[in-house]
Amino acid sequence: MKYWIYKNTHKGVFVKVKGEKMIAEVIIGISHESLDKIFHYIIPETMENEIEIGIRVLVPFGKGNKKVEGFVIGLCNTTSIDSNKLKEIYSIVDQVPFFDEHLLELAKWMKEYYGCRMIDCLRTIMPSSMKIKSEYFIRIAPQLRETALLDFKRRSKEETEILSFLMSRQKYILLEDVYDIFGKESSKYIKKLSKEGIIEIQEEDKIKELSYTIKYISINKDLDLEELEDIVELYQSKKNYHAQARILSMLMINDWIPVNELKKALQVSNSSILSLANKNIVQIEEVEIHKDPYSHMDFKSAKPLLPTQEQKNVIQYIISKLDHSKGDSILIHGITGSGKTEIYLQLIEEVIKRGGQSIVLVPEISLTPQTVERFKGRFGDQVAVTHSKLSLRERYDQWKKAKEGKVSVMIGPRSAVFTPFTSLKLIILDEEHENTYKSEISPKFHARDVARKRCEMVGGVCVVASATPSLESYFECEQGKMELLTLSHRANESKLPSVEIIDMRKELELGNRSIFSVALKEEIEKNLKNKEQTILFLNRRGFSNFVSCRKCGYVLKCKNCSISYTYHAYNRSIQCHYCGDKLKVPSICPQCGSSHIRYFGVGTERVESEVKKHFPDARVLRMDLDTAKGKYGYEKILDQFKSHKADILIGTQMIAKGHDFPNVTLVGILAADLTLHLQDFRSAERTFQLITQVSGRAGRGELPGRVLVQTYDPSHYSIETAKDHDYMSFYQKEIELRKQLNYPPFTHIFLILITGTNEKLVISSAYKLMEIMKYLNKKDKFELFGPVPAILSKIKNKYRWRIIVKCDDRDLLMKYSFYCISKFRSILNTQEIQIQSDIDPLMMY
DNA sequence: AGCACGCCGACT
DNA sequence: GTCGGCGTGCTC
Repeated sequence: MKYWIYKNTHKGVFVKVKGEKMIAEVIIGISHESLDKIFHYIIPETMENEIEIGIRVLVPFGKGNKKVEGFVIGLCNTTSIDSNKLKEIYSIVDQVPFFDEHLLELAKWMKEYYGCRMIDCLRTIMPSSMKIKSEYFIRIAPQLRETALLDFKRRSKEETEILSFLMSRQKYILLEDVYDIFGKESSKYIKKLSKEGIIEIQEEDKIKELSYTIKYISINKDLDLEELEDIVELYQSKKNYHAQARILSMLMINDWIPVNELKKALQVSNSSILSLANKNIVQIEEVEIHKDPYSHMDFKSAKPLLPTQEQKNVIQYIISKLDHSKGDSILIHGITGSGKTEIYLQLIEEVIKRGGQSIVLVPEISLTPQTVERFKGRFGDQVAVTHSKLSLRERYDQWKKAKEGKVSVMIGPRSAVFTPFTSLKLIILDEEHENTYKSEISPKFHARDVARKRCEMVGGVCVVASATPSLESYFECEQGKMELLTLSHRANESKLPSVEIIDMRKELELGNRSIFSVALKEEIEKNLKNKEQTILFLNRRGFSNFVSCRKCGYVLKCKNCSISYTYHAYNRSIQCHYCGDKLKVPSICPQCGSSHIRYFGVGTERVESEVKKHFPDARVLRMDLDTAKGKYGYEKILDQFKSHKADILIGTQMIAKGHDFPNVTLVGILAADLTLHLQDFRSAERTFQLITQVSGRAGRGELPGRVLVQTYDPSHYSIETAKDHDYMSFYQKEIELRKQLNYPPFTHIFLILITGTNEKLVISSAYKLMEIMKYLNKKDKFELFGPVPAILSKIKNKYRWRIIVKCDDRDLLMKYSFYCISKFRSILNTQEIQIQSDIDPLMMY
């Protein structure tokens, strides 16, 4: 791994010496290994007063002095670069800097800590809006319009095609659109034609508008399903209509999709969408977005609650840390319902009193109006909220408010850890065990690490909290690197629910083949009689309702992704949940030709129909990706349930989070052990967390709660300890296992993923890389595993193999692994193989 | 990433 | 002898 040397020039006061030229240290806005360094540019005198750290500039780059985006990360007046090589900055893009020195420091730290490129770190700490992009327009040179096609004999077929296409249009045409029609390969012909002067290219800097509207797309309602399927089939068979076919299949599953999400998900461009719109197959609607997403809501102002003694102690202790923190980290281990939110509120109040600012990080999924309401109710306009459902403009507005010091509290998902506060004193990470705190794209940072680092840099306090802390965090407390505060009582003194474990093997022995055990059925009935509410939780991860042949056992799998298709009962279709591919269930087995094709497994739909069968009078709500789509889809469902418009709520992971339903007294977990079968050393931890969190939904009001856990593995320690709400026993058992098997937190893992479309090449590359790694591991400092196919061994036609490296010295592990990868690259340098890496991964891929 | 330079084989 | 293939190396 390359270590950067940063000059200190941008720190302290920079004095400009008269007559000397000022130089800016610029990071080029292209994410590429070989560009991952500082480039020096002369600052034209006219810009001297405006250029500072965090300013975005346009600079000439490369042989053709192509205009590219860059970011100023420092200023200096000497350079070792040849003065004849130095170029001048073209222009400044925006008036405001996108980051200050503190956030820049954080970005530099992330670069080293996660071993990624500086530009990716900068992009992460900046508001995610506004990407600059040059657009190119082309046309046939007007004076040649008459003659351009004449000497077609010496033109290639492709050139003639492009030219005749351009001839058919008068105006400039967006180059991207040409690529869409003729493919990206056409660029070489276009370049050649432009060199000859036949085609004119015009460049236009396009700074992405901060739009106030979102475009939604949907299928034209006038078309019936059959017509639509014919169209899709036709397009699939045609060469140039693949993108349009994919768009349509996606739209057949979802009603309205924001156009930009569709583009991202399917990697299609505007022109395919436009073409569909022109043919009247789809319609596009623009929806105005409110500037402050919460401005139209009324929040009742709320007064602080009287804390319990336990809460008071925690609050007092953390307050005592506020004034002279050196980046102290505190873990609050509080059982579900122990009133952690009230603690956050009172801490924030204290920070505001001191003129400081706070960041509250929550998992995206629990960023519901209810959560926001509590904060808004207490602090009113002092609170800003960001989340992924806001438009770019809205998010930018929230970012700006924070930057200008107009708010004191920011609530948001992991990206909110980069809120540009200048007197940050407190960062709170709620539900710290959640996986969503780790980013899946480079830099693959964990918000907990970054929050702690940021607090360390500015002398703030970092509070992380959970009812089921991650093993890593609890271990750190034992090591004395974090302080532990425990809340062992529920705030309203309601009792923890009683948890009963049901051995589904016995049910089967007794001849009960239904998905409900006898006990669960009885309890649901009881609840219906008493007019109390029930939640049925289906653990769906690592689990599919697949379709297979009863005769030969063949399982229908997506040909692109090697993932079993998921069965959808409502239209008897099967769908790949990775790429969206959708088929009708075949009537005969593709392998043996028998007609015994059946679907297996349990989905929420199946649970719903079973519930309706057994309890025909019950009002049932189902929450999963299908029913909860739309902007506030799942909030709507939760609201309905909360106001008791239904008796039973069926759902997946989505309902496990901190929702408060006072009238829920029964929680049924239908298949608790499914997470245990994931090939991941964290599966026991996940199972424990899940059961505990879901159980916590029961008995939050005055009525006591009951939880029934159905499992085929009732004696597993994660299930037994979850039954007793006994985190400590679980922790002891689990940490002992981790130690024995040398897993985190006793070691660090570096995961390498080798992917490509050529299976043989992927496999041989993986083995080659392993060979290099073994060779360079002379002192046996590193444990090497693999190569093996990744858990998802094929996604979107790309084969995936993985290698795992373990070592307790994180720094050394990274240096070694990156060195091996670069050695491998120097031997086999091909674009056909992509190598991704992840240090301290949460998922084993 | 994107572009130029440069070294080899298939053609006028 | 030239055109054009894409391997290699560089970008302040």
